[in-house]
Amino acid sequence: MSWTLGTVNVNGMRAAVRNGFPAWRGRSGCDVLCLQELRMQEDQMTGDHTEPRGWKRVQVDAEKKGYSGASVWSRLPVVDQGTGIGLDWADAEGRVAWMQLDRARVYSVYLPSGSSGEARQAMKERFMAHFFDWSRDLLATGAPIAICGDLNIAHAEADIHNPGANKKNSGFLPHEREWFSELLGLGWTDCFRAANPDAREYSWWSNRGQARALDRGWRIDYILASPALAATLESSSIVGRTPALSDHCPVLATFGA
Amino acid sequence: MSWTLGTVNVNGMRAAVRNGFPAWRGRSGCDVLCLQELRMQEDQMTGDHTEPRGWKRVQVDAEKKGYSGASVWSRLPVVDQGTGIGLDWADAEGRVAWMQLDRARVYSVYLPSGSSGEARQAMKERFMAHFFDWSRDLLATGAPIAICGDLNIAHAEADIHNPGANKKNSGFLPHEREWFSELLGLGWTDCFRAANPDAREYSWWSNRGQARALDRGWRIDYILASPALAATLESSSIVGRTPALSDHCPVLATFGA
DNA sequence: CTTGCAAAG
DNA sequence: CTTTTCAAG
Repeated sequence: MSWTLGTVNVNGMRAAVRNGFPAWRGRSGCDVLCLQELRMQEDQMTGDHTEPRGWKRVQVDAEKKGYSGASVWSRLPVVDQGTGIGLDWADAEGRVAWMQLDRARVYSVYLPSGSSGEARQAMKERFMAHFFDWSRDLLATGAPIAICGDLNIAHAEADIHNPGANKKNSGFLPHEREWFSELLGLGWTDCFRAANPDAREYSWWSNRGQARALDRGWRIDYILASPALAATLESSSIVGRTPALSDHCPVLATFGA
Repeated sequence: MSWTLGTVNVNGMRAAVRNGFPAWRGRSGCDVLCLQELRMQEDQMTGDHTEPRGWKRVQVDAEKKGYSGASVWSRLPVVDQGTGIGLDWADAEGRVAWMQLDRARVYSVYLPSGSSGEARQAMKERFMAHFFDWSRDLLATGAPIAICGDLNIAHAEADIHNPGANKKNSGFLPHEREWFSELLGLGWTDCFRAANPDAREYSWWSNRGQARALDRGWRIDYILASPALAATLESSSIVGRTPALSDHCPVLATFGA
């Protein structure tokens, strides 16, 4: 039996619900869903903001209201679950939640954005350094693992609409792209790219101007699979069709049993 | 030649413009317009937020962005103009602007609301005390004067939809109503009430619930005329028809030459 | 340009 | 319930 894993940065679960998230989720075919940037805390949530009956959820909130937050929803059996990446300030920002399923461990990760200035870019890079070592330790287990989420970096020139104009913008800096290459070098598979070597599809568009209408986007949302999981990859897609749930769109991957 | 004076609390000039303020102004028949709660500063304004060609404007901004502010617009000849009521903290909140026209002096006044708590109610009462003496001095000149604006007090039982339920709410407290009676006792004429002794019309409705649809309003916006001006009062009306420009509606008065 | 928050009404 | 501001993305 194959199963489908999805990830989407909802940029505010309340806004995403207004934009049709519940209906999208129902027809998405996902068995497991990783969400980032919930921008609401668990105690503010009502039915529409949470998992349907029969599903399980693990969620991590930022201490700051209206900011960050991540969760994993699953309709597959859950063996264990938790939150955090072992970096205090990042964990207080609610950036990592995970579930151990019967067939894989699934992480929902929201890597800090550096676009709001030097100070946040420095935090992003501290997170990247920690994440790199942490992900290497995960690979060392040999287990089937997926890291899903908004990594706020477009890896290659094919992952951004205008590589030339963005070489000095956070998210496409040369050293960020090099970090991504080294991450894949550890053994992670970028599922969408592995399944679609020549695709030019994006998962995020700026809200400024007509970026989305003109498809001036970036591919910054990923499903990374460890070797044991990547061996079962069947397909992966980016769901860029309207209606838009947020400034990001969902990324899916289907794995064999 | 008669002339028409209007007053309206716009609760954000930007929102009022979205709600059709420019078109309303054009068909209102006003020669002079007093505005309160502009909630934007002069340097943020573009064409739609300001007077049409051939008009004059005097405006006072709050120091705090997005807060308070008042102005007078006139298409009649302006002899002099100014701002403030001589109360430092209130003047820093941008609550009084005036124009000396050829036929009258016109004040646009935004009296503080006390609805957000005890501290603001105390400020309201300090403003009321100062305003009382200030308005008495104005009357002593014997000149034709109008004080227009949001006084944040409903005077009589006929000026509020539910007198019984509001006796403990700021804006209909017994001592506020008594202050208003004493103000009229100084010699000011409440133009709308003078022209419409039995009317039950309101100039403000809460945004909560269905207050406006159910006409559960308060009459808290006034045109007060000094004896010399009141002697020329021809008519006064409240423009409660949709489309709503804000949570308040305009109040008009027409005077003879 | 958009989300959600906060203060104020 | 609504306006505007603010931080953040």
